[in-house]
Amino acid sequence: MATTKGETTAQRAREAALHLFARHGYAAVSMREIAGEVGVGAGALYNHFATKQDLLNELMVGHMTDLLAAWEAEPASQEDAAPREALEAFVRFHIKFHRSKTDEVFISYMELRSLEPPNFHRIEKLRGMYEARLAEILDRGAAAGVFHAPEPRITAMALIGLLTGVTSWYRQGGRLSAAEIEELYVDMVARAVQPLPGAGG
Amino acid sequence: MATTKGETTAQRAREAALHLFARHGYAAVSMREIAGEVGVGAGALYNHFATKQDLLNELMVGHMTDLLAAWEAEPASQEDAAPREALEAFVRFHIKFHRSKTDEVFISYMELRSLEPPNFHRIEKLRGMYEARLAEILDRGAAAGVFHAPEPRITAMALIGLLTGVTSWYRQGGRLSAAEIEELYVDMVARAVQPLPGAGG
DNA sequence: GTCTATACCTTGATAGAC
DNA sequence: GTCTATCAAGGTATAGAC
Repeated sequence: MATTKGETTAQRAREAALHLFARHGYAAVSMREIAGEVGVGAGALYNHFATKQDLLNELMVGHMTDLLAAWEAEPASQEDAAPREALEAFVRFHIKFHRSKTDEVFISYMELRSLEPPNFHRIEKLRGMYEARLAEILDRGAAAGVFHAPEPRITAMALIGLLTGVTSWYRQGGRLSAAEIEELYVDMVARAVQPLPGAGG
Repeated sequence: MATTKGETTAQRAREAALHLFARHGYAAVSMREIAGEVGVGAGALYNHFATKQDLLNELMVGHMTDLLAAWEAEPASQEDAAPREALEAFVRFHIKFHRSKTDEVFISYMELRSLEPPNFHRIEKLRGMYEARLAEILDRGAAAGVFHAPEPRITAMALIGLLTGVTSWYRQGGRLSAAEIEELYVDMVARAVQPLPGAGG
């Protein structure tokens, strides 16, 4: 099965590239290094990816597509979910997903600048769609009076930054377990958007 | 004045490198490009920086040192400042400083992986010191009962991630002014660490 | 301090045998 | 589909004249 063998090499190349790009950066990694990791010659990679740029783009599109699809598959992503439950579910989903895909996450926002314009714009659009999912939840919550979020879109970007940050310092085997950290974040986000009892909003 | 001329070239090289590294990444920028921006030959740069790595390291150490010194110069950084005022001051300081040094900020945490081990550890130590400043404020506030921050160090890292995120999407001339965004963040941070009336902490 | 010239290496990508 | 060989370009860093 020539096709199977080919897909295997392509897949292994994607995995190797993912790891190397995350560790050293796109520009600092050569096609030879990737090929070496897979165990083939450098030229062989060009049977699967037209250029190095295409390889990077494939990784990033794949990650953002997976991210969006995974959230859509969550029950709480339905438009009729209660805002507070939806927000908590989003936080837990985001942290879990990002912790399980450290390399993909790292690349997808460190290597934005390595993308050529058309690829860059595609990724930015996908990222915007993901932010919009959270903004919608905040918007519905604010309308229902259970959230304080005067600027849902800004708040969404800020919160995603907060949540994504966890991947930059979380280390397995640290003092706190993944579950404990998740609780801290759920709590922090809930507080960040809660209406104050005495205040106007 | 040979010395003066030399310092000028070194300084211009630092500025050019700062901009180019931030825009394209350390690995993607060549010494030739930097020299071209300054208007000298590539070889001339080696009179001022032993290696390209040294140039990057100088930029990052300089930025982190400036950041720490600038915070120490703020009145609210004193250990006897009231926690709530200190926290608000920290948020405003951090946002202003980071917005005024977009390139430095970008590099200082995108190019950590481009640093060789000894340089890397120096920067990590400086970063840890900055985080510790915020953690102290949270700690004092928690002790005084005005903050809910069960894990001051974790909360500090999370909040810094939240605040730093603003540089990744803030664009001058956007719908919201810099001052408006600052208020949103001050408010969000205050909420994130406030004790809940009914709850235990 | 800067120049030109250059040594030496690695890069992304291609060609043609197998 | 992978190999080896190869190309042209560009990388960091150095040497010696001015």
